[in-house]
Parts: sequence; C-alpha cells; structure tokens
Amino acid sequence: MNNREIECCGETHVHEDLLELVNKTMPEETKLYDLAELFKVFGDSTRIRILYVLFEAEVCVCDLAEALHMTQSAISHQLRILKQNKLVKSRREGKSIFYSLADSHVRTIIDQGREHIEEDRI
Amino acid sequence: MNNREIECCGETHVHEDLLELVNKTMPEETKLYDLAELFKVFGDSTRIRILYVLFEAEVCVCDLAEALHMTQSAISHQLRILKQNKLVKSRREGKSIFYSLADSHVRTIIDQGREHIEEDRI
DNA sequence: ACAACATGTGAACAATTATTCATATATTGT
DNA sequence: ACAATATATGAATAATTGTTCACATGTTGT
Repeated sequence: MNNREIECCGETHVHEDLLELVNKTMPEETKLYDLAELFKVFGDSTRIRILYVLFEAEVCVCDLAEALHMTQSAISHQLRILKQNKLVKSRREGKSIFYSLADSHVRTIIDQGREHIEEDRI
Repeated sequence: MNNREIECCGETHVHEDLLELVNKTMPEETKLYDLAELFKVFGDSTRIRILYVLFEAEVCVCDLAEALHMTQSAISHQLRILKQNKLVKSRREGKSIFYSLADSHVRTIIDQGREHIEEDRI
C-alpha cells in the first residue's frame, strides 16, 4: 500500500519492518493530538498546584486564590482549562462554586511524574 | 507562624484549616516546577509520536525522521528535550545514534493519559 | 429592584516554544 | 587527510500560552 523509498543508514529491510510496525501501533492523529493536549494541561505549575489542593479537599475559587496567593481571575482561567479537559468538576453552592477532582487518573499521572523525578535524583 | 487574614466566602475557620493542610501537603516550589516541566515534555504530539515509536523498537535518528515524515533536525531537537528529561537514552553505534526508552514511567504516564481520554468518550 | 459578593471571560501583553535553515561536530572508509 | 554520512546545535521566525485588567454574568439578602 505504501511504497516509500528508504535509504538512510544503509540497512534497508529492517527499516521497512519498522515503518509497518509504527503504522500499526501508532494511534490516530486526532488521538495523538488529544493526548498532547491533555499533558499540556499538566505542564503548568499553577495548574499542578491547583490539583494538589484538590487532592486534599473540595474548595471554592476564592479559597484557591487565597491558598495559592493568586488572583481570582488567574485561578478561574486555569480552572476552565482543567474543567474542559475533565480533570476537575464543579458544583454550585449559593454564590460559591466548588471544584473537585474529576477522576482518579489525575492522581495516578501526577504520582507517576513525581516518581520519575524522584528517580532522577538517585 | 503564618497569620494571614482570610475574608473570602464568609466561613473563616474552615479556610484556615485548608491553608494549613495545603502548606503541609504541597510539594516544594522547585519540585512543582520540575513536575510541570516534565509534563510539558509530554505535551507535544511530535514527542509523543517519537515515544510511541520507541515503545516498539530502539531506533536511530534518521529512522525516526523517516517514520514520522519530519526533518532530521526537528527530530534531533526533540530528542534532546526527551533526553534532558531522562525519558529516553541513547547509544552510539558507528555513525548512528540509537535511542530507546529510559524507564517504565514513560509508558505508564502515556497509558494513563490515554485511558483518561478514552473515558471521556463514554 | 438593587447592592454586594463570587465567578467567568475577552482583549492585550510578555514569555515560551516548535520548526526551519545553515552550519558544526563526529565517525567511517578510502 | 579527505569525502561522505549521521547527528547536534545556534539563530530566527511563527505560533501558543499565562497573567492582568476591565467588565460581564449570576446569586443572595434586603
């Protein structure tokens, strides 16, 4: 189906196998994009700090702003990103809106990241 | 030790407890920064694609460029970032340099991310 | 209906970043 | 030593992004 010319590094046949294998196991473009998009969300220390607060309790926006010494607006912008990516969920109670973790993957992912970093230090 | 005034959302005492709890469980600034830095590495679809290739085999730079239809230079730049963050390791063999996964966290993290995305679809 | 409070959001600016291009480094075979 | 090949890297550019500011939306109590 795909007759590409392969001429790098000399060894031709091995590389053809690789290309086939990669084509089979590589997720679709849209899924790769979604994955990268998800990890981008974890790639900001403000959002990580928000998640660490939510590990401990369900809190409202102004509490987060207070706890992290940041503007309510900045927090709100970040919460929107976290919510769009389904890492947190929200619940209204009067004037306040309370945020909490949406699912367990959040914690697993952060824990794994932390393990990776700790290992580096050895 | 830290006598901050808390005046948001009315309920004063609950929030003081929260602040204490957060101060106890929140990792240090540098660790939060490192964590975010690590996830930033996963937050690019080119790097994710590179990692997916490395899930299957140890490959050289020109193979990666070939498999992902990208410039050798672009791949090389991204490999540097992956290596700096200890997600991949390299080994020289003649003129070629072969890259492979550095540890198992890489796969766990990507798998968890994928699970999270799949769940969203339900 | 209105004032006070909690949160959401668009525009703007500064900072970060992925890719390209040109070039440097390193290895091999002659 | 030199040409050929494989990889690395600095500079430049375009695109993305986090925060701030100003203001909009939504809720409560009077």
